[in-house]
Amino acid sequence: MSPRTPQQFENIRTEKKQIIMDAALEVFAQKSYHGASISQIAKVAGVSKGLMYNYFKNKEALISELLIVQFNRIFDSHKININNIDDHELVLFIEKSFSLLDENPEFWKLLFGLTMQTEVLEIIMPQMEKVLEPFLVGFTKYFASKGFDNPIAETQFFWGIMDGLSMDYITMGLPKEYCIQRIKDIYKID
Amino acid sequence: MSPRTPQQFENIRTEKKQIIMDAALEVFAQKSYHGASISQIAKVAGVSKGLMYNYFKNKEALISELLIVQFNRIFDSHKININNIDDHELVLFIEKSFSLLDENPEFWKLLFGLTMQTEVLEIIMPQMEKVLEPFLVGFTKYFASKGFDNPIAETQFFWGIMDGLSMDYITMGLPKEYCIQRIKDIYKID
Amino acid sequence: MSPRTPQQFENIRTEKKQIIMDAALEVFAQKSYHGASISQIAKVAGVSKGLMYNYFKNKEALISELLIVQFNRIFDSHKININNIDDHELVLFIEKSFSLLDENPEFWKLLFGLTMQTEVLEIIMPQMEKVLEPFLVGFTKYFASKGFDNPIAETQFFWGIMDGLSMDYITMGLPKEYCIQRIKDIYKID
Amino acid sequence: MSPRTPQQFENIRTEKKQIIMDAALEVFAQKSYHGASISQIAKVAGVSKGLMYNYFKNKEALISELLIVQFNRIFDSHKININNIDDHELVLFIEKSFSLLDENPEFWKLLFGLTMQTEVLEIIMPQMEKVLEPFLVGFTKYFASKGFDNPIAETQFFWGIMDGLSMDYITMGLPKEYCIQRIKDIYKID
DNA sequence: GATGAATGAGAGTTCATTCAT
DNA sequence: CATGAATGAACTCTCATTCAT
Repeated sequence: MSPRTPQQFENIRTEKKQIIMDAALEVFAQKSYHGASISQIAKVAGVSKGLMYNYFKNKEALISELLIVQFNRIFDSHKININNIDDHELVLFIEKSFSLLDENPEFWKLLFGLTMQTEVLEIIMPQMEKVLEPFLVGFTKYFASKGFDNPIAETQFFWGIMDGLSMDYITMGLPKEYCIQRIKDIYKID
Repeated sequence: MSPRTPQQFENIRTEKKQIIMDAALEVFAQKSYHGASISQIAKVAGVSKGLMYNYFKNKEALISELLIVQFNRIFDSHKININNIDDHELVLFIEKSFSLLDENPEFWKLLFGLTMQTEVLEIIMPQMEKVLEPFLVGFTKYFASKGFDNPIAETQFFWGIMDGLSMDYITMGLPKEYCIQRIKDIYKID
Repeated sequence: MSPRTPQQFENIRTEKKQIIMDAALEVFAQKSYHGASISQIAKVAGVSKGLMYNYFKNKEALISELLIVQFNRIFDSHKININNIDDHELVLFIEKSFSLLDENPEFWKLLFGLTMQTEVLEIIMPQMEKVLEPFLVGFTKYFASKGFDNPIAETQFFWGIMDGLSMDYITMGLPKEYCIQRIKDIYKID
Repeated sequence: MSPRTPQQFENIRTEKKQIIMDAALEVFAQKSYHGASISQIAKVAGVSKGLMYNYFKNKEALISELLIVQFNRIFDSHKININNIDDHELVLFIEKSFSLLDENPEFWKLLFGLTMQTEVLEIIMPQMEKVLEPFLVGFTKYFASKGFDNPIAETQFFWGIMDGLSMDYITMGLPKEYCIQRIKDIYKID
């Protein structure tokens, strides 16, 4: 009978928002941005279409917030010392990357799917770049220390390899251990 | 003014169809499958909406036929001797792969974009697999001959690398020559 | 902390209701009936959406009650002796009319805006007519006493003039003194 | 069997557009801008909702085009010599004004209803002002020639009177002849 | 072969209203 | 008395598809 406290409302919002974002990730990953509808997401989340707009201003804000939250969560979980990468840290990074694919394949499917859609991607580009930048700088330093003549190009090359392996791992299931070993070979680690 | 022969009609059909497919590729690549509309494609092709359905049963048939035609054209253009790949042929394959990206970036953007959308992709999956199969077999033979313990896994690894470099090359412009050299290094070619 | 008496509750109700109605008037005047939303009004009033329905059965009841209250308030403030209008009282009426426009332009904007929307207007028509009737009767008597052959028609004519001047005064700012003087001219007063 | 000519398409468009605009005028007049829905208008016009957007970019464009067309049509039909108004022409203007109300009450209902809604009105304000300007200038000259000390104010006063009488004429049916005569009295014509 | 008017389903979005607390 | 989460209907608008010509 007594009215809910602000704290109670806050809790409801937090939980419900999470439920909606989980549903959105699932549906967006399956159908990509334009192919997914708010109705479908609402149905998966078990809420009414109208409620979606109580939590997110519009479809764009939904995917945007979703991507940013996931993106931060994932790159925060890389515990490597970005400013001082050595062989050991590189291996950790690679292993962690693969295990992140296992943990959250939906997100990666979505992200790789969006990579080709400039229009949608540019919504979160600034945020993404901010998060990625330190990694790229760290890797460049690492490759320089390994004696690469063109450490920037090598970073791009390494990143490209990781992208491709990640993508194919999700869609077709590459042999994870084999791939990790091969990368170690390439960089003469162990 | 003179009545057209059946052959002439056939030619007109073939040419118009090509015009429409070119327009479709352009628009699909830009906006992805669900984001592109038949109207837009018709406008780019310079034909009426109605005519689109004279040549293609529906939107799905349009993208399907488009992808298959392009896919065949592209893999046909790999002139390597698939059944007997050697170091030299591998290098040719890699170089040709990059030059195909330059020739037809639209198509690759579209294809990579669709890779994550099961729903759309499975339309052309069977056809794609039929075309890819011989390549995978050929590479497996090659890697076996190079002494790899697990040539199937190595083929997947190689394919993954190529996918990633291709994707990043299109979207962000990797240094092509550097990447090619690095692959040669990896396989100790030259 | 001490329990509130029924009288205190009643006072709270009355005050809150007034706050809501003030907010409603503001928003309705700006956006018209259909263009205004309960949420907006609640926000302006500084109360929750839910509370709105504690005080008013629904949106229609809100505007209806609002209009009636304002309407009564305004016509009550005409202190003229309705049953015995003379030249002096007419001038007072006209001057008071203009000053009411200045005091509460929001209300008049709303009222004139609704005048053309039968659907909304008929909600308060009966009440309005009850309030207006005595004025019309009074003016008719006055115009009859002034020697007009068709005092009813003259009342309508006078009323129409006042409507038009009021409307244009609110929307475009006519020169008030000039208009008042011109009406005095027309009726040969002073 | 032969395809329609561009002329035939043109004719279809012109006729259908007129049907839709007639329906729109009817519904907008009854319910005002925000209260009227595209669905309702489509139903009255006897077309599908979708077709509405083949003819008008959106709701705003519909009312805008509608108002401008009607506005021009109406003010074009005033055949008075705007640059040289005399007593006779003034009477013609007044009589014509009333007969226009009879001919097209829907439009006037809509226009007066919108007068209070800045937001909607400003869509067509520039166009309206362009049409009205010459009339206001003409009347000002006329009142100056009649010896009014403040002919601009008199024009505003006259316009206000006409607005009010028009509005009340539409909504409540003033006695037309009586009103016309009274205006003649005011300006000492005949 | 070719056109574009026309449809209808469904997209994104808003909002009056209800209700558990 | 008071809150805001939740709903569902209705809104504006889009688009694949059909069809008369």
